[in-house]
Amino acid sequence: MEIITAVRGFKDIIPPETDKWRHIEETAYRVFGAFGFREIRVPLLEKTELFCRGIGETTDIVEKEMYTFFDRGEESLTLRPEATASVIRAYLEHTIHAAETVTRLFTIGPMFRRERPQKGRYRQFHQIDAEILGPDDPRTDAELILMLIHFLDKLGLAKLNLEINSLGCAKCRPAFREAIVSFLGGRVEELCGDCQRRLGTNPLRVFDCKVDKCGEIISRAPRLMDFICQDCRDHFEKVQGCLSLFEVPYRLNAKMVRGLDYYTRTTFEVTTEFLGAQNAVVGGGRYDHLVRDLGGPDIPGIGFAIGFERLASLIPDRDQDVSRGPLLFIAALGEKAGERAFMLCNRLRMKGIHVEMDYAGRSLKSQMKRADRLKCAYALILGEREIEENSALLRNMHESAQEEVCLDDLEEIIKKLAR
RNA sequence: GUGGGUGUAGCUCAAAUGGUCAGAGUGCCGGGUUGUGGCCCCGGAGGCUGAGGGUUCAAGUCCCUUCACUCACCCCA
Repeated sequence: MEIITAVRGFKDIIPPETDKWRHIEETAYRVFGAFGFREIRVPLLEKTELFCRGIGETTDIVEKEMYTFFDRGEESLTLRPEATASVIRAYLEHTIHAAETVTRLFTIGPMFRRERPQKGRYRQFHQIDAEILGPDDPRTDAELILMLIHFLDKLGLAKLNLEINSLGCAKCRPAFREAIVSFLGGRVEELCGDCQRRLGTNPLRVFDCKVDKCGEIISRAPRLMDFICQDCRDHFEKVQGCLSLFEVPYRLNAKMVRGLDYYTRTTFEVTTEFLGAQNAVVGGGRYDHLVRDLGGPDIPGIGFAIGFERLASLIPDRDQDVSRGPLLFIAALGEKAGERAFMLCNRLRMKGIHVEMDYAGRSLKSQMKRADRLKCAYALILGEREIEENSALLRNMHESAQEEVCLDDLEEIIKKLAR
């Protein structure tokens, strides 16, 4: 019979990879906590409408990447393709905004997008998501980015590129968009096929095109910075000023356009050269009217999403040789000793000490080999002779030295070693 | 969704133009004389060569289908 495999694009995270994942998560908890973030856990399944309104009807995500189905033919539900919409839904549903003026939330979990799998791109992937709801002060933007950079730093990832941009606001962006459309409209024929399509859907995306001709054309196009209103300009400058205070290296990227409709003003990305085409590790930005668009008060917000798998792939695998094994291996010889060893082994485990033993009744040599393979610091040899004398041999595996110990004192001795 | 590449033991890989080609290293298990790991030596288990069809006297080796992985496009985390 054939085994059943995981669904295409869905991955198991198995040891020792899970160790790395927990390390990342713990780092996030610690760092985010210090910046005032609290964890929120939201459902993986939401009404489809939430994402249509939140992310934007014309985005690729909504148009063709969502796992959507009808629940018993009644209601259209969707596995979340991103977390922000859900977080805001919960924020509104629990009227958190009424209880406080600044809300900092983060969540870690799986997202689902039905794309063609590729390195760094899976159908179920994970994100670390952080959102600040309430303030629109540029220092908020800066603190969020600072926290992000600090977090990456804590994970030993200093050599990533931070790029920032401002997309303007509802007041100034439409004019810019219009200018771009009319500029490109006059050169439709020169654009590549993709860009001709983008012109209708998301004209700003043309800035991102990798085709040489398009790049050449777009380099002469109107620039957002010339259209941006004074408020947005001030905001953006303050964000940059704050980043400079901390000497955070960043690059202005006027061509950076984000894929979700809701972004306003500050947007940012963290990229790396080590991931091939999927080079974005983090994406984020301000969304000043998303809360309103989802039916709530007009509360501004800003957030980011870290691609967990992409982040993890940048962190070298922790060397298994360096990670330490069990403290103790109990090698038992004979039935009586085996019974005694079983008791001892599990009692010590209940004290929180990692102890291993073998039930197969193998030779001492074989058990010692096992202790060595497992990288145990100590081995306890418990044979017929020792049982008779109420003793055991405690062997230090690193120093290859052993001593006889009294069985009655054993637990105490081991507990001391555990410290 | 589009285009290219790959798919042989747990892992990394070999098998000229189809004909003992089903292998090596590593890992795993055991042994090298009485109850002691690491190095060394010896032995063993483990693959219907991703799956399903087809061509052929004969197929990992050719053809088709399918699945998976992979790279790029699209897009994004």
